[in-house]
Amino acid sequence: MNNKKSFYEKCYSILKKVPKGKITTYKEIANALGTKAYRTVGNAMNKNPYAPNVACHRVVNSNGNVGGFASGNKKKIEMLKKEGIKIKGKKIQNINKFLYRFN
DNA sequence: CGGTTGACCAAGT
DNA sequence: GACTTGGCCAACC
Repeated sequence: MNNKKSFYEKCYSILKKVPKGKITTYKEIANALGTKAYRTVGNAMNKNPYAPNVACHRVVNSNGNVGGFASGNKKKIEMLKKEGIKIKGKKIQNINKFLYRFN
């Protein structure tokens, strides 16, 4: 096993901890890793080599915006709605309620 | 090693 | 509420 994970891979590991029906933000992930590289987290999601394995659509912006999605941000919204997330246009409703926090 | 690239964030206008 | 600016940081070339 290779324990030397890139920052990207750490992001995927964190993301895997998020249960279905919950979401997280790029900032929260970066914070969980003890860094401020919010942008680098987004970069990791954009590459997302573990596409079906990692639910990259459960990551949103801190301000409640859905953010982006490699295959079309509309798809992302639809998937989130299916998981029970309330979305208005491109904005998450009650984000505080769905936001999952890492301990 | 220096410059570019972002699915970001916060504050200002 | 929409747009701009500056700051942040790892990966990539």
